[in-house]
Amino acid sequence: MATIGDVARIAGVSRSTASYALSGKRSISAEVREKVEQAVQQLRYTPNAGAKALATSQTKVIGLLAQFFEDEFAPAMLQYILGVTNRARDCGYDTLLLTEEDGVSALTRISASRMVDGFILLNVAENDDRLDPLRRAPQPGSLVGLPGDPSEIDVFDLDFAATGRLMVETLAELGHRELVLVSQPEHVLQRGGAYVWRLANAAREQAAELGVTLHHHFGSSTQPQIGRELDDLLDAHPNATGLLLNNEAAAAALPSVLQSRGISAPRDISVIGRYSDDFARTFSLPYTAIDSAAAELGRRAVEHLVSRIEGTSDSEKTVVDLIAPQIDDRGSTAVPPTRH
Amino acid sequence: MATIGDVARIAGVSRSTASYALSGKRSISAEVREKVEQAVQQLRYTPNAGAKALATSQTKVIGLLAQFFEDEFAPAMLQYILGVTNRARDCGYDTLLLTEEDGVSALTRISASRMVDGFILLNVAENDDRLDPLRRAPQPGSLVGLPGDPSEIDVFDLDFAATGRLMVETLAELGHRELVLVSQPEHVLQRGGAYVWRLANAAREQAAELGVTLHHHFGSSTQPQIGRELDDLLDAHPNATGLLLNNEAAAAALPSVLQSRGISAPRDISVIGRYSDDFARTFSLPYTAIDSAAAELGRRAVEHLVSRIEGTSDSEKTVVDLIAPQIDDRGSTAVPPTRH
DNA sequence: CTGAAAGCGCTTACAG
DNA sequence: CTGAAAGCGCTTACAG
Repeated sequence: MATIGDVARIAGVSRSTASYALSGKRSISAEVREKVEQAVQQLRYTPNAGAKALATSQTKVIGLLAQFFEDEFAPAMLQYILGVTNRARDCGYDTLLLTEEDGVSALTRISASRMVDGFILLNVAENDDRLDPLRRAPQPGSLVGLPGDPSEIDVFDLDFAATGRLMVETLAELGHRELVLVSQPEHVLQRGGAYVWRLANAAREQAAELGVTLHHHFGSSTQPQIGRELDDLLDAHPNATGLLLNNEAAAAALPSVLQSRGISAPRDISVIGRYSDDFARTFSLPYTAIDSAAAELGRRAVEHLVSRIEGTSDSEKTVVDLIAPQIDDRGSTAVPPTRH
Repeated sequence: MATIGDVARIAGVSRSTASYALSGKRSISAEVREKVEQAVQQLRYTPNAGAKALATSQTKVIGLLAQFFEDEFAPAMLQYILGVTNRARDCGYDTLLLTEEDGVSALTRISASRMVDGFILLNVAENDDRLDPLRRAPQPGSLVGLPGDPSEIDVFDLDFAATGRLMVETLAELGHRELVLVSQPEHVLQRGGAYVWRLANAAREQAAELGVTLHHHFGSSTQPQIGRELDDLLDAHPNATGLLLNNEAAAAALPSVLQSRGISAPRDISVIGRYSDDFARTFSLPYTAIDSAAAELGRRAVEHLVSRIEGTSDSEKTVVDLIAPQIDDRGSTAVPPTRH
C-alpha cells in the first residue's frame, strides 16, 4: 500500500509538506497542493489508521458497549445501535461494538489500549458496574439509560417517569378509573433496569393523584406464559378498563387474548403500550403506544460525545437529557364502556 | 499511560526483553519473566493498540458490514451481529460495526486504512456490489448469505433451497395437496435478497415433483397490509390446506386473521414459518418454524475468517457452507381436514 | 538467554 | 511557503 512517503515522492515534495497539504494545517501553495492531490489520486492513498492514531493519539473510533439483560428482548437494541453507528459515521467516527458479558473488562481493556476516543454505554442500569471504570477512563463517555448516580457523565434517556404519567393521565382524562400496568419481567428490574420502576412509580403516583386505581404486575417476556398471565389479569381485575403495557411480549400476545375473550380495544378496553413504531408495524402490535425513541437517543449520545472528544462543549457541565414521551395514536383508547 | 519502556525500566531489563517476555516469542529466564510480569501488574500496563498494529500489521479487529434492505425487518439482523461479535471476542478479535448505506465505500475505506484484519459481510445479495472490492482487498472476508458468484470467498448461509423443499415435503407427507407460500416483499427480492427466490423456487420444484399445487405470493412486511393480504389469499385459495411463511410480519399477523375467520391451526390449516425462536417467543408467532440459525452463521463466518487471517486454513480451497434447515415443531401442522 | 537499534507510517514542533 | 528530524509505542531481525 502507498504511504505518505510515496505520495511525497511522486509529488516531488517532502513528507511533511504532503502531510500538511492533506491536513490543511498550514498554508500550502496552490501549485504544491495540486501536485499532492494528484499523487493521492494516482496512488489511491489512504492514511494508515494505526500510524495516525499513534502519532495523534486520536483513533476516530467510538466504543459502543451494548449490554443485555436476561429476559429482555435483545433485537430491540439494534435501533439504538443503528442510531449510534450512523450518526457516528456522519461525525467522522467508526464504531467498535462490544457485546461481551463482562462490560467492565471490555471497557477497561479498550480504554487502556487506546482503541477508541470515547464510549457510549447502552442499557445503563440503576447501579451500573461500568460507570466507575468509565469515570476513571481518560476517554469521555455518554450513557443511554439513566443510572442512580449520573454524576460526571452525560446521560440520554426517554423520560420514563413522564411516560408513566402520560399513560395514566391519557386514560384518566377519558374517564377510566381502574387500570392495569404490565411491566417487563421482575428479572429485568432486579438486574438494574431502572426504567421499569421509574415508569411504574410515576404511573402509580399519577394514578393516586387523579384518584385512579392502578394495579401493577410484572409480566413474562415470552409466549405462551405472557398470554396466560394477561388472561389471568383480566379475570382478576374485571372492572379495569385500561391496560398499560411496558412489555413488548405482552403487546404481541394481547390481540389473541382479547379475541378469545370476545372483547376488543378500544370498545371494551383501552390499551397504551411502550415500544417502537418498527416493532408495531412488523409484529402486529396494534395499540396506541409511546415510542422508545431508540435511534434518536443513540444520535444524541453520539453528538454530545463527539463534542466532548473534540473539546467543542464546555467540559464543565454534565447533561441529563430526557426525551419527552410522544404518543403514536393507533386508535386503541376511548372512553370506558358504560357498565350496566 | 504506561508504555513498554516503563515496564522495562521497572523490571530492570531492556524493552525488547520486556516485549519478548510478554509475547513469549523467545525463551526468557523464569526470573526475568517474573520481574516483567510484576511490573506489568504494578503499572497496569496494556499495550497501545495503534502502536502494535503499526509494528505488526495486525489490528485484531474484524470489520462487520451490515446491510439493510428496504422493507426488511432490521432488528432480526442483531442475532447475526451477536453471533459475530461474541465469537470474535472469544477468538481474540474486536468488531468494527459498519452500517452505512454505501457498503462499497465503507469496505474500501476501512480496508485501505488497515483498520481491520478481515471482513464479514452480512445479508449478501445475489449480485452484491461489495464482493469485487472485497476480492481486491488485501484482507480476507467471509460472507453470510450466498451470492450468485461466490468464487474466491468463503460463504455461510442457511440452505434456503433445502428449507423450501422441507416445508413442502413436510406438509405433502401429511397429505396436503394445495399450499400457499407467502414470501418477503418483492422489494427485498429485487434488491438482491436471493434467499427469497431460492426458497420459493425449491418449494415450487418440490411441489411439482410431489404433485402438490403451490401458490406463491409476495407479502408486505408491515401491518395492517399483510393482515389484509393474508385474508385475501385465504379467500382466493379456499382449497389450500397449508400455509408456508417466509415473512415474519405474516407470521405475526396470521393468528388474528385465522381467529377472525373462525378457523385455527392445525385443525383447519397447517402452517410452517421461517424465523428465529427468539422472535417466535417474544412476538407470539405460534407456528412450527425453521430457524434462521442467525447466531450460528455468524459464529461459523468468524471462525473461518480467523483461520484465514491467521493462516491456519489451507488458503487454496474456498468453502460454501450451507446449514441444513431444522424444524422447531410448535404443533401447527397436522393432516388436512377432510372436506365434505 | 539478553540488549541496542531499526523500522512500522504517520504528525508536528523547529528552523529556515 | 517548505524541509529535515524527532517522536508516537510497539516488534523483531541482528549481534552477542
